[in-house]
Amino acid sequence: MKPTKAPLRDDVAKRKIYEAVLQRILNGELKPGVRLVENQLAEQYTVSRTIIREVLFTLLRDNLVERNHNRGTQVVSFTPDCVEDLYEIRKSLELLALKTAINAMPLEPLLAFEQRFRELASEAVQVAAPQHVEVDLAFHAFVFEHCQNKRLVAYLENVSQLIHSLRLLGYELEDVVRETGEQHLALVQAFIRRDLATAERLLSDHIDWSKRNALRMLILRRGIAPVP
Amino acid sequence: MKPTKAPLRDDVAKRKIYEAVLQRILNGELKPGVRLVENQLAEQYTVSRTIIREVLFTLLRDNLVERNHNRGTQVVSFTPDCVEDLYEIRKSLELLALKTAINAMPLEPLLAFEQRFRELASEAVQVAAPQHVEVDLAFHAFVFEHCQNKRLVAYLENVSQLIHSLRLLGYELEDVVRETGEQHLALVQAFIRRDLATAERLLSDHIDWSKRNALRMLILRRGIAPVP
DNA sequence: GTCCGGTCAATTGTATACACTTTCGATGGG
DNA sequence: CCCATCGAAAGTGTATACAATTGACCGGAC
Repeated sequence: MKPTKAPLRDDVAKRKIYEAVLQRILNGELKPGVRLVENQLAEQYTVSRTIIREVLFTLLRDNLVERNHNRGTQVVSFTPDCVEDLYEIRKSLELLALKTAINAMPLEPLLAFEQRFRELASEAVQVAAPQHVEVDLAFHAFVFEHCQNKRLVAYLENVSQLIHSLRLLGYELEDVVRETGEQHLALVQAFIRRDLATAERLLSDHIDWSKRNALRMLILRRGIAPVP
Repeated sequence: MKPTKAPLRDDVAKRKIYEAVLQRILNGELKPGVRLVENQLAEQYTVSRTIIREVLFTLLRDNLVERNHNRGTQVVSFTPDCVEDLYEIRKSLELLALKTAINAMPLEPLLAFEQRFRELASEAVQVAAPQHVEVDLAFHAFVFEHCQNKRLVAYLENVSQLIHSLRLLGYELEDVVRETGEQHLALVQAFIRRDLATAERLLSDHIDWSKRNALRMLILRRGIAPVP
C-alpha cells in the first residue's frame, strides 16, 4: 500500500508553472516581444525542458506567445489592426453572451456590483485604480459566465485575457477610469431591469469606447516592443 | 556551403502528421470518442513519441481532441447542447465577417459560385453529394477569408473544422442537399448585389437551418459514440 | 454470486542525451 | 574600412530510457 507518497508526478506542477508564466505576462513583467528561452525557464522552475516545452505549447494554444521553428518562443505583440480585430470579435461574442445572460444573471450579485460601482465613483481615482481593474474584469466575467454556453465562455476568456495582456486599458488616466465607471454603472442598471435592448446598446458602445482607448494607449507608448 | 543536404529535420514531418491525423478525424475514420494512443501513432508514422505528443497538443489547441491527465487523448464527442453552442458562435462570427466581406469580395468568384450553384441544382443529387460538400465549404471559406480580420478567420476556421468533424451536415438526405443549394444561391445573389441587410438575414437563417439539421442528424445516429 | 484487494500489462509523464540550426562575433582578405 | 567566411556558443528539435499511473484481470473471502 502507498503511504503518504508525496504526489511526485501530479501535473499540478505543470499547471502551476503555466499560471506563473501567465501572471508574468499579464502583469507586464514579460513584455510583448520578449523571448522565452526554454533552458532558462527550466532552470528557474527546476524542472526539465520537457515540462517547459509543454507549458509553452499551452501558452501557444491560448494565443499568448508565438513560436517559430528553430527560433523559439516570444510573447505576442500586436499592431493596431490586431487590437481593432480583437475588440470587434469581443464585441460580437459578448453581445451573444448577453442575449442569454440577461435573464440568467441572479439579482443579488447585480445589486452588489451596482453598489460597488457607486462606491468607486465617489472615491479618489488614483488610489483606487487596481480595484477598478479588478471589478472591471470581474464584472465582464460575471456576464459571460451566465450565458450557458461553455465554448463561448472559453473563447471570451481567451479574448479577454489577450486584451488584458496588452495592458492597454488605460487605467492610469483619470478620465478613462471615471468614464468606464459610469458606463459600467449604466450597464448594470440595465441588467437589473432586464432591459436587453438598452443593455446591448450600452455594451456595444462600451466596448467601442474601450477599443478607441486601447488604440490611443497603443499609439501613446511606442517603443516598448517592435512590431513584426 | 551546404550541398543538397536533404532537410533532415524540417518540422515539415510534424505538420504532415498533423494533417494526416486531422484528415482521419475529418473523414470519419477516427470517430468521436476514439482513443489516440501515442505509441501506436508513433509506430504508424515511424517517429518518436515526442513528435506524436506535440501533434496531439496541436490537435488539442484546435479543440479536436480531449486530453485527460494520465489517461490519454481521445477525439472529441459532442452533446446536442455543444452543437447548439457551436452553431450560435458560428452565426455571430460569420455575421461579423460578412459585414466587412460584403464589399470586399471580388465579383468574378461570386459569379462563378452562382454559376456553380445553378449547375449543381440541376444535377441528380445522389451522385453529386461530395461536390456539394466541397462547394459548401469553399463558399463559406470564401466569405470569411475576405473579412480582413486575421484572428476572426482563425476562429472561424476552427469552428468550421469542428462542425465539419462532427460529420453532421446531412448530405445523405436529398431534401437537405436541395434546400442548402437554394439557400446558397440566394445568398450569393445578395452578395453580388452587395445587399448587406438581405445577406445578413439569409445567412442567419441558413446557419439556423444547418443547426436544426445537425441536431436532427445527431439524434438520428445515436450509438456511434457514448457521450461523457 | 459479488465484492474486495493485489498484481501485471499497457500507457502516459518526465528527465536526459544528443543532433541539428541559428546567431553572433572574430578573423582575415579585399 | 568593409565585407565575407568560419566557428563556437546558445538554443531548439528529436529520440530514448525510465518512472509513475491506470485499468483490467484474477483469486479468495464472505
